[in-house]
Amino acid sequence: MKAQELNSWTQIREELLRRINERVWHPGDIIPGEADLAEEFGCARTTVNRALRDLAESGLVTRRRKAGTRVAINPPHKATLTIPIIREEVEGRGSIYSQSLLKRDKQTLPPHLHAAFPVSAADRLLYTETVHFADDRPFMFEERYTNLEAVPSFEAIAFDLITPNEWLVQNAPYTAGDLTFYSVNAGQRLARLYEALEETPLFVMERTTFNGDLPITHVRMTYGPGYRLRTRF
Amino acid sequence: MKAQELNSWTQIREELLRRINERVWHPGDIIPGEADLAEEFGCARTTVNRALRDLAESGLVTRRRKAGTRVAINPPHKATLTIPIIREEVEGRGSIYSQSLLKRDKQTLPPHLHAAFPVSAADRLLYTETVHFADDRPFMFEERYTNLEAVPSFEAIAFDLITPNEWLVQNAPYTAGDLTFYSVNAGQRLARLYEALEETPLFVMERTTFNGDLPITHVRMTYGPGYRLRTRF
DNA sequence: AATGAGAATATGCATGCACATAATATCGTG
DNA sequence: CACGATATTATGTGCATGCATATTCTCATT
Repeated sequence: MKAQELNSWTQIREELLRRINERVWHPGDIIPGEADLAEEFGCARTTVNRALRDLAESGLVTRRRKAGTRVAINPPHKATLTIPIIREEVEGRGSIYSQSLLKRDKQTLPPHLHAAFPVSAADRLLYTETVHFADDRPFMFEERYTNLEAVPSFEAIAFDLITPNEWLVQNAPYTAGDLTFYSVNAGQRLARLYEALEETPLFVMERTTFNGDLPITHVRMTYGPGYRLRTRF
Repeated sequence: MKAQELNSWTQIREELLRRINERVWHPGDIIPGEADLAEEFGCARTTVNRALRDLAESGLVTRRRKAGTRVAINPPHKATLTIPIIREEVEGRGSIYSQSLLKRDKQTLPPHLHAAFPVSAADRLLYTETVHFADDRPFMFEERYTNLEAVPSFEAIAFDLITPNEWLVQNAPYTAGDLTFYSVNAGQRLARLYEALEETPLFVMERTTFNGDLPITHVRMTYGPGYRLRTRF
């Protein structure tokens, strides 16, 4: 039955996937070792390893040295979320992008952000407030705290041609970050901006980025009514 | 300066990352070929390849055969979002999980879902409504349409011991899916469930899964007030 | 029976080599 | 000079091998 040899690692991955999906191997089962599979498929162990590593990355199998490889019991739903640059998101919808800087202040960090954005009170922070438009209609409202200790040259930038976000993406490398999504009511101010009721539910994305232990920027993005974040997996 | 040899692929990745972050190589630049780097680091080309592949996966460099490897210009913010099983999410917070099946009906698909969940009207659909509790407090409200043509045995399951979701995850393999996040007001019914005002903003996650072209299930999960979805990158 | 040292084993990683594949560069021919 | 065949080149992949490392298993010692 397994007469033909499978020698490309993608082919092997597909075959393994088939066996998992068709319950040849049941969830929780331990599957044959790399060496055995390599012999069965007529390929090198390295090749089987590549396939198994790929399956492990997507969470379909769990691997532990010596313990072997098992079919995951509750394969987690993993989705890779690509956070677009706001300009590209708007233009991707076929709209004209524009933006307007509402405020630009040196401020201290409000207390409720201390946990998410650990800068000492003494640090110099630049607060910027930007509205992003799609076809001249407000699309997203951005409130950002940027750590000038980490990015001194940020202070001198005029954000008429480039947005704070784009400047940071291109000039302030980060090594780690944190993304949070939640839901709020518009409230007085955003209701006026979006020409909606104060009770209108809005979608919020908060992002904090770090370079090593150094906090770079914290941004809250509150999207207009009806916004949906979507991804495929 | 580069006296010490780097021989593990993670070390090499870190060194390459450093050069990218510290602008030794600028965005858009072409970087030395695998063979050159291998010689410089005193390791095998395979090892450099592994490091570069990893960087390419995370989007920091783009690679094309013959053309070489370039530092990405706008490194995309990519985050992998792990959607947990609701039971594990609740138990991970140190709470006791429980659930209650409110409704179980054969229904036709409401019109507004036709785009997201392409089953013909004739298909048999099972609608289930479940409340998930954390320490006996409502945590999430789930409305699900399941395609019985795709998963016939789903009809016979009693969901007292296992949730519809867990059963499906374990018994109905999927090959693709779609995730959407947005924001709604609680409305009359959910306000009563969560003992909150009708205007309370709630976080919604919708998921559709497919096996090939065959739609499996569509679920809308409306979380309780204050819920935040969080991920690191 | 409890415990701890060491053997066994499955995966993880590095290497050197060969060949495949895609894209580009070059050069000869008309 | 235009154009297409061909060489060149950088990445992609497969293989055989050896060693590293994490776990588990076994068995002897107490």
